[in-house]
Amino acid sequence: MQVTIKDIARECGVSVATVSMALSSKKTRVSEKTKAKVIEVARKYNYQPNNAAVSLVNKKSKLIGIVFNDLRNTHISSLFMEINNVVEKRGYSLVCHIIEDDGAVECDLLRNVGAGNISALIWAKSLEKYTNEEKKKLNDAILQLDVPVMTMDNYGFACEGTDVVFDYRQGGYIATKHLIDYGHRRIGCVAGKKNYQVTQERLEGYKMALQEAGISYDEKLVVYGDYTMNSGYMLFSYIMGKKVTAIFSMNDEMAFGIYRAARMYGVSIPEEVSVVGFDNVPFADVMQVPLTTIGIPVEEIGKYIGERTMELIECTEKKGRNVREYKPQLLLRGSTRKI
Amino acid sequence: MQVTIKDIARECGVSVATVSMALSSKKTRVSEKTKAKVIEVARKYNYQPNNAAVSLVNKKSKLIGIVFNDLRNTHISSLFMEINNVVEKRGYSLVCHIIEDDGAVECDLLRNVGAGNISALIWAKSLEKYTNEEKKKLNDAILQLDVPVMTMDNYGFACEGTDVVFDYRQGGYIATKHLIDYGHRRIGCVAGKKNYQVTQERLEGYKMALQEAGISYDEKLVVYGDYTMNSGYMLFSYIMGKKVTAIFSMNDEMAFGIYRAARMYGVSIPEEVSVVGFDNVPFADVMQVPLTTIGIPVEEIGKYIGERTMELIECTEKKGRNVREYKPQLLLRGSTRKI
DNA sequence: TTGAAAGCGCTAACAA
DNA sequence: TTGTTAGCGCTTTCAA
Repeated sequence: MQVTIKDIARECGVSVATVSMALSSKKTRVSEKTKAKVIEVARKYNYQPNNAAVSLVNKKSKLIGIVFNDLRNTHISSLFMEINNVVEKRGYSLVCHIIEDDGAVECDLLRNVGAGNISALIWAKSLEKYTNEEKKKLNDAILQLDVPVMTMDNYGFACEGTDVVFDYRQGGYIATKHLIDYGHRRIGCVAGKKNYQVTQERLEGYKMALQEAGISYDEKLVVYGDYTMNSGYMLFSYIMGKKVTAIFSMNDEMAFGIYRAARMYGVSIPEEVSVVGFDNVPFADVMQVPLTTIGIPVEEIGKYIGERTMELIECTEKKGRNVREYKPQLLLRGSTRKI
Repeated sequence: MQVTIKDIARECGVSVATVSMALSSKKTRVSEKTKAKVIEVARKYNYQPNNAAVSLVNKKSKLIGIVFNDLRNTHISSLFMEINNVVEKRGYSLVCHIIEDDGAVECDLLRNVGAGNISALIWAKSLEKYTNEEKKKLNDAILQLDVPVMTMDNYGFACEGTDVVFDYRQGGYIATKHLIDYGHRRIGCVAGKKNYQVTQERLEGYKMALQEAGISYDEKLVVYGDYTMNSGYMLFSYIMGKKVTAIFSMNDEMAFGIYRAARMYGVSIPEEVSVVGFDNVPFADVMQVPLTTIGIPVEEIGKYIGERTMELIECTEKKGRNVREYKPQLLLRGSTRKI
């Protein structure tokens, strides 16, 4: 059985209120002597306040909820580590909720999250194309949580927090433009899940670059995967069948799948086909032919999310909702060539 | 403000006890009619029990602590996902604690974890070579938690739970033996952090295989990194300077760093040097020259940990401490060749 | 400077 | 079948 404030009070011959105050970091009206005694005894018994009791009375816990799709993607796990690093230093812990892609489940999840007595929520899950009704339900569920919410996309939540967005459109544009600059005209696009907002944005960038170069958009050259390596692997033969000379892969993982398939089919990169990825995961630079890709400043983003979350929790004055945008960067490596 | 049991009681014209019972899944002594009414009202207001209150009275929460070093390693994040998948289905959430390598911090962390009101702890952090005093301190801290603890190594904790171990020694042996079978005699070893138990075990396996083949052990051929890609990259030139014809890398990440360095120095794998990794992360199979490596059944392990944790939480009869061991497997791919 | 007491939301023993 | 009540461990008025 854990030692409680009561045990300490008894041993020190004071009341529980005094112990509570002595142990509190707030301005104390307790005499130095009593305080020292209390602290000593507390240490002796290795006293730890019971979090459930503390949060029951304070209506705040040291827990921050975080929701995401898949941690196996290095890109997400790096983000996670960065965020954790910031909040853990301040005594907070992340409570994980992993969610498959399905709007219905999200609200269930949120009931669960809401019951968890968290002080803030980090919604790092990809935004999907919701119907208006789904949107409303989700927003209601979020509002009922009554805590600040950080999102990794523009969810349009009406609560306090920040939409941390990345300019995926610009990323898609830069990637495609780079291929065009290298003389490619038939550029395949291995897209991610169709219903993700981030997929649509990258696609818009792709189209923009094409249009700007006077290349007509051909939807046959766009094929949808699910952002996993395996889907890149599976889609390779289709896209090559379309006689493309270059591929814009919407993330690095799928590009790796493409690499693997290319090896299998004896197609060499970049001689026979150029490939551009997206994310710049650490492995991108390991391959024999390092992957040209679009960089995302994950460390910076993670750090910001962590700090902003803490600010939202600890500052009393309300800050409303704001947006913070990050920009893409082309990382030129070996997987693309001029034709 | 969240709806409480009291609000529902008022609206239904019954007492809070009745509401509590009606909403509980246990055998209920509440009339069907009252129960239906209560459930209806609860749903109407989207009632969620306050976890802090529930765990304060039950002395149990729906939280499971998990401790690890680095999530960026695909190997760890896969494990994490598997565990989460099992426990989330049962209504539990994982609370993350990431810890750098430092015994001193571990106990601090544990105070924090202990305050967190968790129902079980999963200690997925690498075991280090502790002094006896450190060991005792850690064990005491763990015991004070008074919850079942799963570990990913043989920590020798005295509490209820399971040591889930992997036969790293055998893995190191198989990897090295494979290289020896291929005719290699000068086999370099790119090891992980020296103070990790798992490093020492792999090293023992390496030595065993060498000895069995009558090759004398040369400590100059062993060099220590930190299990990151970058350390593999940095150590490559040293190990090649020792005129080895093959390298046993203690994990895939470092092997990838070796790949990268090899490319830089114009050394070809496996023509000029054979490489064996360890872990079998998904990327191992993407490279132009796919990595021969040692497989670990991560999915199986993760699933077991999740299920065993739930069993420990939910079963009332005490089960003591047991050990579960998993075995390595050689995955022969393209990065090794006969000489 | 300290203590008594109320109360956070919930559960469970005991009474009715 | 239902209500009353005590209490989980803590914080915070209010009174001494």
